[in-house]
Order: sequence, then structure tokens, then C-alpha cells
Amino acid sequence: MQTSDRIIEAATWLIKKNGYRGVSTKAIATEAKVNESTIFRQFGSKQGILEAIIERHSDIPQFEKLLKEDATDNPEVDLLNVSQQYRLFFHKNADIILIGIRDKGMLPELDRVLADPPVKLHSLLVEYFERLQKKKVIAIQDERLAAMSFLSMCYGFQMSELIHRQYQSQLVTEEEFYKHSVSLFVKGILSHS
Amino acid sequence: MQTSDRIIEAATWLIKKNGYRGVSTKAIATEAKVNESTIFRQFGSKQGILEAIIERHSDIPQFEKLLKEDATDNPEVDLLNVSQQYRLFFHKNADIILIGIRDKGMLPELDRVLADPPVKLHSLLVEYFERLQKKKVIAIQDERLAAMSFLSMCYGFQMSELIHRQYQSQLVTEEEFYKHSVSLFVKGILSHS
DNA sequence: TAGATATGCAAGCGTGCACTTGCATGCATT
DNA sequence: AATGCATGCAAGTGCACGCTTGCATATCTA
Repeated sequence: MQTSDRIIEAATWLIKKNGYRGVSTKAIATEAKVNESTIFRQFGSKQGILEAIIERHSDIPQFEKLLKEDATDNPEVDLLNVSQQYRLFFHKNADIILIGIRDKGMLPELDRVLADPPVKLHSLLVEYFERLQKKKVIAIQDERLAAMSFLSMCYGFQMSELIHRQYQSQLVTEEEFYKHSVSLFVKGILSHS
Repeated sequence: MQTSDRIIEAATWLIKKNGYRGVSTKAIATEAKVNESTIFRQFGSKQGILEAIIERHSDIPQFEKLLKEDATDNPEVDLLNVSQQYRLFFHKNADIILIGIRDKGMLPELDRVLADPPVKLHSLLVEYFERLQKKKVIAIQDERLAAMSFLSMCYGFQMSELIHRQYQSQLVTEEEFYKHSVSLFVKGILSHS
């Protein structure tokens, strides 16, 4: 069905731009080149569109594999892989992340979907760092803090790209940022105080 | 005048929670224990309250001093100072930062106020790192990228505290995070390739 | 004490919004 | 050709919202 696709696409674009409450069903209909009543026949309510948007985008990243089975235990390699995956996650879900931030509290489920990946990744990183310390690959240190530093770095870069894209973004490209940041971070966790 | 204070306080709290469009003037009046008409007599319009909120909170941080006159050129010391200042900036402006993110595009002025500090701080850090490289305090490297890494780390930590406070926050305290992150970062920029 | 100022109260105005409904039309399957 | 289904169209409903107004009351100042 092509109609509901157009509606979802139009709604996503408009809500991302103006926020859920800043967009009327009439505006969505016009943007989708569809009659307003069609929206309600398809989705039941305005909230129904939002739910459809989220459902369509639900795509949780799998960091487990990268940090367990596939791990090389060379932190520079593994962390670069993680950062790439994280970056991909932000790109794929840019729309609902922005919507989730703007219209926080609108859909509790959405809040969770956005809050969980960082928490999950943090605990995986902690395990990973613990293992590398036991294997004496990296220096002894507080894994919780190291994981948080790395995570904040990635999260911060992606968020500032998402939120302030029109102002910044040209300062540094994603590739060079991660290449440099990972290697800098690895130097930090290698060296003994 | 105590009345307008109560109105601003109530509006800030409600808008932060539900977004500008998610709050009615009636709700603000009730929360402030004030008659709705009083709001319009004081601020003219709903938008007027928002402007008053921003005006009251305008407080731009001064990083120049920390990285120029007051700089010790010991990166661990200077960067810790910067991070403290950045952290303070987020605490003082938590309300309007959250509002600015939720209701982006509502007030162009607000967008600027929030986007400028990171950009400014980035260019100051670039200058700072250039100087330390010339003085051979730190290793030769791309200052743009180093500055971006540091900035993203701070920005990411503060943003995730602001946005996901109810889910995370207890993982790591601010003090230990910055102490650890700065020292880790400094190790990274000290060591040669 | 007299007047100005700030606020409360109640009623209301116009508008935009989410959502509904009844009917007509096109399109595809059988 | 007949049937069902998705959609368009137009009109409308009820409600919440931003905002106004006229009047009464309280508080403060000259």
C-alpha cells in the first residue's frame, strides 16, 4: 500500500522539523498529498501515526557480538568497530531519535528505546575492559569510568551532529573523528599512570 | 514583584516537562496560583513568557580567561578547569537548554545561544593545543580533532545527564567522571604516535 | 484619605485542531 | 458485469486554546 507509506514519510519529516504538537493532521495530509480522512481511516488517530513511525524504525544495534564473539582483544580494532556500529545506529534512527528528544514523554516506549542502547553498551564495555585488564592488554583502571568516557565521546559527537547540524558538522568529518578519537582513547587506557 | 516570578518559575517547570506547545497558559496560571489574565497583562502573550525565561537565564560562560591569561600550560590542570566551567554552564542553564532542544526553531535567538558556546570553545581549544605543541608539552597531532574529542566527551556526558537523567546518572558521578576523563585524555595527547 | 496600581473573577470571542460521517468515485478481483 | 475496497470530497462537531474585556477588590503610596 503506497498511501500509508507516503503518510508516514510526510509525518516523520514534519514531526522531526516542528515537533509532534507542532504538526496538524491536516498538514500531514497535505504534505502526503492525501485526504485528511484517509489518515484516520488508516491509523485511527494522530498518535497512531507516531506509533507506526516508531514501529517501522525499531532497529536495536547488536554490540554484544562485536565485544564478545568477534572481539580481537586489540582495543583499537574493537573500539573502532563499536564506534562504527554506534554511528550507524544514529544514522539509521536519526529521525526517531530527534522525535524522541523533542517529544519526550509522549510515548514512554520511545523513551525506553532511546535510553537503553547507551546503558547496555556501557555494561558491555565494562566487561570488555575487565577482560583486557586481566589479560594485561590495558593498564589497571576503573572500567566504569573508562567505559563512560568512551561512550560520552561517541554519544556527544553524534548528538551534536544531530542537534546542531546546521551550525557545526563541517568542523570535522565522522571518519577522521572516530579514527583519531579511538586511537587517542586507546593510548590513554594503555599507558600506566 | 512576586507575581511575575511565580509565573516564570511555573512556566519554566512546565515547559521543560511538556514542551512549549504542550503547556497552556491556563495550566501555567494554575501552577503559579495566578489568574490567567494576569499572565497576559504581565507578558503580553504566551511567547512573551518564553522570552522572559530566556532573558532571565542568559549567562554565557567565559572560557577565554581559563585558556589564555589563567592558563598554566599544564593540560591536566587547564582542561580540568575548562571541564568544570562547562559543567557549571550546563547546570546553570539546564532549564533553557532542555527547552531549547525540545522547542528548537521556536526562538531563533535561543538556538544561537545554545549552539555558540561549543563552537567557541572548540576554537579556543584548538589555539590552546597549538601553543602546547609549539612548546613541545604535548605530541604533534591534529588539534582540530583533539579539541573535538575533548569537547564531545564533555558535551556527551552532560547531555546524557540532562536528557536521560531518570535512567542513568547513578552510573558515575560528575566529579569522578571528569577527573578520570581529563587524565585519560591528557595521557592520550601526551604520548607520541 | 484619595488615587493609582496590581490582581482576581467571569464571561466571552475567534480560531485551529483532532476526528467523524455520508456519499461519490475509481480500481481490482472474481 | 458485479462486488468489495481504498480513497477523495465536503461538511460538520465539539473542544481546547490564546487572548480580551469590564468590573470588583485589595494593596500601596503621596
